[in-house]
Amino acid sequence: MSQRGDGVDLETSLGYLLKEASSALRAAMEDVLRPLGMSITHYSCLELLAQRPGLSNSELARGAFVTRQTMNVLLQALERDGYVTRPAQAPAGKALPARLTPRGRQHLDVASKAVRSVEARMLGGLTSAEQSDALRILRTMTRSLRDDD
Amino acid sequence: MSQRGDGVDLETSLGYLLKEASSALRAAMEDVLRPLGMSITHYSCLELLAQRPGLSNSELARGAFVTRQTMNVLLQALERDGYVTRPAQAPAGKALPARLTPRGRQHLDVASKAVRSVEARMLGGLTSAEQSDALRILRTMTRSLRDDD
DNA sequence: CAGGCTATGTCAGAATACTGACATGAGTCA
DNA sequence: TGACTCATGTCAGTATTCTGACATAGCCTG
Repeated sequence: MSQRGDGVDLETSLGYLLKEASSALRAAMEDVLRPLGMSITHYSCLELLAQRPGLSNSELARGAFVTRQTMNVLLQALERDGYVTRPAQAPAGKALPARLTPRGRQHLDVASKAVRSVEARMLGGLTSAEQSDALRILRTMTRSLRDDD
Repeated sequence: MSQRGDGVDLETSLGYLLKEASSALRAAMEDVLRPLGMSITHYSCLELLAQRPGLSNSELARGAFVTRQTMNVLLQALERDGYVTRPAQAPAGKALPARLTPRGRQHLDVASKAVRSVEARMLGGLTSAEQSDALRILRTMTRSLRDDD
């Protein structure tokens, strides 16, 4: 409808394109996870636990980019539904190491396959050189944003 | 704490790195916008209107990657606070073209400068070749994710 | 012209994530 | 040892966004 770009063109702003790509990825993941009854944070938590068993609530929160309060309510739900177990008492400090149950692992396997297909689709149009460029560039951008805060 | 990577390494997953970069960008933008009393969606809406005056609620929603319901409540708040105006009646169809008021424009100018400094920081570590690579790669990824839905 | 299709604005309720706050355990340092 | 700092788990309340639903306007096709 309206077409005028006034000064800055959104299509040349790296920040905007980053947000757009991330939004497209989120939508695509939600589309494949919804039939499985899982949200993205849901899946992220299980995937993190599969790759790094024994992570604490706070560590999971950092890995999934949410607050530890948010991860806590999620963990309680996952625990209640039998996907995750945590010891009643902390082996050291206050951190409770969480682990997948067999049921959680099984649930994750289905979701993981669906998510990998999304990632494959995202990589589909890229050469392998572009893929490694993308990895390097994204890491650099993240570091630049975090370093001087 | 836990260090074991089991099978897949998160640091080599493009999807994870994309989410990480986008999360870092969001945090950095929130940090500079918070002192101005603005949220990211807030800012996105004003910036879109500055660059494309007359966008409708639905168009703004698509541009800011939220639902039109979410954008609607935001627009109503912006209208109430005198940053944006919309005609009482639609000139055609049901779409109400929104425009910045002088006050909205002024508020945006301060925020825009702050956000540009964040984007500059993000680009800081990249060569100009990497920057154009990043633009191309992000566009390709977004298109791949959207094409086959 | 009538019917179907799509897009839009808007309201209401539900889901999700966040901020604030408190208590506890571990490490540090005088 | 005692005070301080930091990280963690957790509860409560708030804020933000989403899903569902409805009515209306324009387009198009038979």
